[in-house]
Amino acid sequence: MPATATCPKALHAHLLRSGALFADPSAAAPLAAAASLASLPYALSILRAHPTTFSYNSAIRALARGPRPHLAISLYRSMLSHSRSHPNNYTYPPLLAACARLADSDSSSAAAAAAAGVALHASLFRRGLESPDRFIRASLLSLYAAAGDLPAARQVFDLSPPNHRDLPLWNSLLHAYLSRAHYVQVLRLFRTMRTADHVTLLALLSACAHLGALHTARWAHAYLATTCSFPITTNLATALLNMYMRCGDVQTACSLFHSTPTRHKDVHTWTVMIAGLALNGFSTDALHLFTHMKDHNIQPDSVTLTAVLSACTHAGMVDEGKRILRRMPLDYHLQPTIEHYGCTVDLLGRAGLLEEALALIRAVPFKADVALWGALLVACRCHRNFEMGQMVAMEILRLDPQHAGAWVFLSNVYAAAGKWDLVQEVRISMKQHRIHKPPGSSVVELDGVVYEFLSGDHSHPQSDQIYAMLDEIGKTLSLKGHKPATKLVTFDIDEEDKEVCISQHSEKLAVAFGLINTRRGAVIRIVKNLRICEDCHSVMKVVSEVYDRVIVVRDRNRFHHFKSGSCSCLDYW
DNA sequence: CTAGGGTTAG
Repeated sequence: MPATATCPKALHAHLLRSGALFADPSAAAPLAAAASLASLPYALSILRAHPTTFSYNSAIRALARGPRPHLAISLYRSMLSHSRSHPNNYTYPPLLAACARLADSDSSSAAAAAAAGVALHASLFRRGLESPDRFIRASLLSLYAAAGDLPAARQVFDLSPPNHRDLPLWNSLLHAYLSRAHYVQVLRLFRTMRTADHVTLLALLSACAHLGALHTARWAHAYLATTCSFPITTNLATALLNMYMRCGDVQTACSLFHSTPTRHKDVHTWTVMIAGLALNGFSTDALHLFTHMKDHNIQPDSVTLTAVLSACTHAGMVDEGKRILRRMPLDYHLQPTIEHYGCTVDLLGRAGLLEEALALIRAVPFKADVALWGALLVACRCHRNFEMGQMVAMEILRLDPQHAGAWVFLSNVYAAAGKWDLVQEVRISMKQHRIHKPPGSSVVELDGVVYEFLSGDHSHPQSDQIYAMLDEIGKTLSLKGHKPATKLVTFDIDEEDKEVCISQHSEKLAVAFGLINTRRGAVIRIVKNLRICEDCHSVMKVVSEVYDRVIVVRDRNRFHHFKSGSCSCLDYW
């Protein structure tokens, strides 16, 4: 066959001239697939002439993988209504995958796609295709995961007979938990598995990266190195680097990166290194690596540029960041997306250039979204500009009435101004909208076991000791002249609840727990779900000096490496 | 008879 798969007309002409289209009914299948990507009416005309299940399936599969997956579902509908050929077990996996792709996107049709997926489940069930086909089961599981229905996804797994649970089905379940941020579940499930391949390991490494659990990460790496017989792909190497970076082990990530041959590094590999260095506060190294990457003729992509901009943000390199944003189209043939503008708003905002950040938002060639305004809101809070902040909060609530951060900000501004009636109104609105803050949590790992603390938590068996330790720390701190940072306006969604005393923030509980249970000199590593607050930040600095400990805190945005009384972020975060 | 599921980063 000539190499015309991408050009349906040429393929069509060839098949007609050679007579193959009439001699061999299956010859229409690749033609229908190619035609469906060029024009759906064209594909339909071919399918009308050659209405086999095989041809429909080929076209559906091509559409499901293409840029407009919903067309696969349209074609399925016309297969049902206009054709005498019936769907079979090969028809459904691409259709379910198309629904999953749509349901996972944040487009307005996500809910409709999920519903279409459930309808497909019903229709394949009616045809008796559910239980005998392992491909359909894996696709179904992934569909329910993408639609956010984890119990249904789990049920697909549980209802499969154990001897039918093949590796892709296990992997689907792992990735289902991963996509819903159930990282501990991923680890638990992995430990019950008998075999693993590189897809399994990708899920495992990603879960470790999210948890920031370094002991577990090292265990996963050792498992990969000793137990796995499959080759380490570029993707796996990238996931491994990302994992070490997100666990704060920059050393290991860097030495692995340097020992990886250049031909095994792609744009993703370089990007995770740049992002990881920025995350850990090594912004200049991140920018050097970016230069290095270009020297190796690797074209940066859109994500690389967000990593580069975030490096500029963490280092406060305002002019460099602005220059990079401006030159993106010229230097890299990349049009800035709303995310790049978001990074730059963050960059300007953190540097205190609020007016310039606002001007940038007004100038973006997109409709400003919640994330963009949200970056400015954080900056307004940071630099105590309540007037602009109030305007920004209103903009956010217009776009998303559920945005807890904006409500809380307003409430604080009104409280600071003594407008208690307005505070009351905000509280009532929040209740009506059923908005609640996510609880602050911190995670520490001890001998490979992950311990989680919530603010004001008393549930840990060592709770008495922990609070006694906090007292001791408090006394030491006041001897050192430290005063708790109790500002009037500090209650914020990004930090922990000020209604719980700041001395009981989860990271303080975690550090006390770490001091009690680890030997002198051991590094204490904490991962928290929100941003670290000012008081905790200064407490960590003093603790690192007084108790002579290295403390590594990963917060929502970045790492803080505390050592001998100072932090790697140089108090800029 | 042909074909198909699970896949890294911010």
